[in-house]
Amino acid sequence: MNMMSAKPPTSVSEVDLDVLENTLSFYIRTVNIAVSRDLDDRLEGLDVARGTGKITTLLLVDSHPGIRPSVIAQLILKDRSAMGKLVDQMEGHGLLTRSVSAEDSRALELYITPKGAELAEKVRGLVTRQSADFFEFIPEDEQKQLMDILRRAYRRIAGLS
Amino acid sequence: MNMMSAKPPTSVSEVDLDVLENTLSFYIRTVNIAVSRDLDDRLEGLDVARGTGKITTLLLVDSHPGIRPSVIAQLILKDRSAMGKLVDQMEGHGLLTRSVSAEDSRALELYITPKGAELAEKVRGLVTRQSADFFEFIPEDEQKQLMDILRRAYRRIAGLS
DNA sequence: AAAAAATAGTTGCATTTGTCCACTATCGGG
DNA sequence: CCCGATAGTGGACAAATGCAACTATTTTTT
Repeated sequence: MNMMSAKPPTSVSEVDLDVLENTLSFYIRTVNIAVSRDLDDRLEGLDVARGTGKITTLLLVDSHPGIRPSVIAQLILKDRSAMGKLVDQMEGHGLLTRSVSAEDSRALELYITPKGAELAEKVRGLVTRQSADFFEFIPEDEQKQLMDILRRAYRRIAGLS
Repeated sequence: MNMMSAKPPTSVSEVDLDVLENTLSFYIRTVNIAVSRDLDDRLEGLDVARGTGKITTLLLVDSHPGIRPSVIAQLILKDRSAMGKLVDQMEGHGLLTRSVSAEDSRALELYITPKGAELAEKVRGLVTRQSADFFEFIPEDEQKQLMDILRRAYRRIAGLS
């Protein structure tokens, strides 16, 4: 296959992507890079930039006081180890506090701090706007389709629904 | 909002995702984690696991002999520096060779080795199968929609089309 | 009631990865 | 011939990820 590729391409527009052209996971992976980068730019200096999980953790602790690290870990697809480091970091930034659960002394309960709550509110706006802006060139209805499908995928992966 | 959260959730199914529930970029980011992990598992020990770009690079060098690092870099959304390291690594594994271009002595031309070609062929199958398997629970037509939309997004991002 | 298994979290480590920045070499246009 | 843009390299460095071992506690078995 692909017998003739006469001259080596010197510009992206001359290139075809081989089998990746029809590989869903390729597009997920590349679009993810772009979307994450753009998001990081907007979170510049906000204590919650870089890596996956900080945002979700912040919002969940804010809206579910007392939630456990292990529950969040499942939702952001991290192991307890990674989650622990995330919590350390965020506690260090004064965004949340941890205390041992009364019912189960193995478990922790996470609570938001005033500073964390403030950031959470700011981040809600930022994140929503970012996603809207980034995918703005896609028609509304297609965005909806896309999200419906990906939501199902996510729920399946995270063991929800 | 979210006035009552009575008891802290102790199980994922009791949690709602706050604004992330309706945030496209959240789903892209999480589904990406799962897809990439699954892919890595299948590439176990294959010289081409981990990180983005190795697969694309391998396939492109194989199907576009003489292609330049900078062209690939654009397609995988990396800077020249990161691309260089990728090429180093793959050359080190004996998957490709680099030589200075005759027309432009600033530029390199990348060529596949027999070992690289063999791996490329194996990877084509693997990657295609992986994507199909992973998204198998999504109906065919929805997969198509999803891919159409993401392809457009990608092409826009990478500066194609 | 004792033992075994499962669960929550911590810690340290090794590996990667991506990024930033400065530097060289070359090409192309005025 | 000079200047700005382009291709690639090399090094330093901050983060992120994943793994495995270890403690403490709860739950299940026998």
